[in-house]
Order: sequence, then structure tokens, then C-alpha cells
Amino acid sequence: MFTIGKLAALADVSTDTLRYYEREGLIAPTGKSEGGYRLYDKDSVRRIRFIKQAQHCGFTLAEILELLVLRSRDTACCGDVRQRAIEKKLQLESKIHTMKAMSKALDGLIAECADETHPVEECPILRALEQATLPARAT
Amino acid sequence: MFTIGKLAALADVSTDTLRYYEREGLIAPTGKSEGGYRLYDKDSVRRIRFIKQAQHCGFTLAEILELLVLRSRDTACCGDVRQRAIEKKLQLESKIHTMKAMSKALDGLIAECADETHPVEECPILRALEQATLPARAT
DNA sequence: CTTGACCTTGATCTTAACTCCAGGGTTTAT
DNA sequence: ATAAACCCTGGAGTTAAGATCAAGGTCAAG
Repeated sequence: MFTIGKLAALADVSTDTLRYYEREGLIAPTGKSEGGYRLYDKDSVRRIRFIKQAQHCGFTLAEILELLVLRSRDTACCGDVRQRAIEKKLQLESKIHTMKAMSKALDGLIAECADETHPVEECPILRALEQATLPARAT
Repeated sequence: MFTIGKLAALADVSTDTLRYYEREGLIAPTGKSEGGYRLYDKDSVRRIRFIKQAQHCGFTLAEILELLVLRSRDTACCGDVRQRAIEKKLQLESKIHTMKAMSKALDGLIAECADETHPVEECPILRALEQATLPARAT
């Protein structure tokens, strides 16, 4: 059994983060000392590790909480978890798609503006961002 | 000259958003009516359009403000703007890279868990997320 | 027994980009 | 003239995932 500081060190998070996770229902101390200190065991380390791994896969804490609840319900089967993973992957791919589009838009702007010595008033990037349907400038 | 509601309709944003942009220094009304109503002109529409386009390219409002300031300073040249665009593109690519890694990690988990009828206690996804260096389970 | 390191709760603050609200004043249309 | 539609300011709320702070209690070592 270790105190919150030890767990924090073992799991490489801050004690504040652990207390925050507790408020959010993601983890509870295994016990308490007489003086009211939170006490944890090795399972706690595994749980925190789980949370961090899932975050690295793009899950939010709310979604991770769902996964943890799924795990503790014996009516749930592995397919439920797999479904969550598939949905998350779709979300990620959608975001990647959007960001690629942004990146490509920037490519166009950057290429258009090869000569760096233009005065800023005739910068093609700025003009393109204005998407002027008008005759392009005039004070 | 139009009032804030008209501008909002023309630029497809809310009036609250316009007032928020004003607080943030991104746009100012061209004038005011006797009763204190904000009044805007066609340049305002272009400016809002600029802001939205830049957002679609991944710029934050703070960064957009910088671009707008660059534009209004005649000491600035187009290369400054181009540099901003290049940096933003690098940021985007870094994020895309991270998200691809997440997506790939999920791929692995999903593949590992092809049989949907496993009970949740032996779900390979959950186990992998725990990244147990321990003998893998025990109550 | 006292010092220092650690822990407690509860509250407030952070970032980004808005959104919503209350309680009023102004325009415009009938 | 009056109602509807619009606008004003100022402030608070939203989301996510914590970070920071204050004021105090506990634990281990010397």
C-alpha cells in the first residue's frame, strides 16, 4: 500500500491529477490511513496506466470512464470495447482528414507566395484569405 | 452601412461572435449610429471572411490577430506572412503525425480482438491498455 | 519534540472560442 | 402610437483536463 505521492511517482502523474481522477470517478483509493491519507495498491498503478494509455489513443476521460465501467460489468463483452475502439478510430481519421485539408490549403497559399520580398499589401496569402470576390483591393 | 445583425447574416456568424471579436481586437465597427448601434461596411465583411478562412486553415484567433496586425504595418513584408503559414503547416503536420500514431495503435488493438464474443474479462484491448508487465491477470 | 516532508479539503484559475442571459434602449413597420 | 424586431452593456456559463493556492493536519527521522 502506498500513499498518493508514491502512486503519482510510480504512474508518472501529479497528485493533483490523481485527486482529479478520483473526483471524476475514474479511480478510488483502496483504503485510507488513520489520519485520512489515501492508500493505493498495485491495481491502482495498473488502472492509472490504463487511463494514460487510453488517453494516448485519443480517448477522453469521459470515454475512458465508460471503458472502465464496461470492464466492471460482467454483462458486457469484448465486442462492446472493440466497438468503442472502432468508433474512436473513425473519429481520429475524420480529424486527420480535416487537418490534411487545412495543410493542403496552406500549401497552396505558401506556393503562391514564393517571392518573399513583396510588400505586405500585395501578399497573395492575405488576399486569398480574404477570398475577395471583389476586384481585389482599393484602399 | 449595416448593423451588426446584417453583418452577422452576411458573414454567417452570430452577433455575439462579432461582439466577441471586437473585444478581442479583431474587428471594430466602422461607425456608430446616434443610438449607439454598431455600423459596418463592406470591408468588415471581408475582414470577417478573412478571419473565418484563416480559422479553417488552423490559425487561432490570437494568430489571426497577428496576421491582421502584420497586414496593417507597412514595415512588414509578405515573407513574414509566409513564414507564419509555414510554421502553421508544420504544426498541423505534427498533429497529424500524432493522430496517425493513435490511429495505428487502435488498429493493433482492434485486430487483436477479432472474436467479438469474448467475455470482457479477457478482452485483449483492455489488457493491452493496461500494458501489464505483470503475469497478465489474477483477480 | 520538533522539523520537514507529506497529506487533507475546498476553492479558484487556466485556455479557446464562443454562448447565453438580464435588463434595458432604439428602430422600424403598421 | 405602439408593437415587433433589433440593439446595447456587462457578466456569467460552457468544455476538458487539470494546476494552483490556502490553511491546516499527519507522519517519519533525528
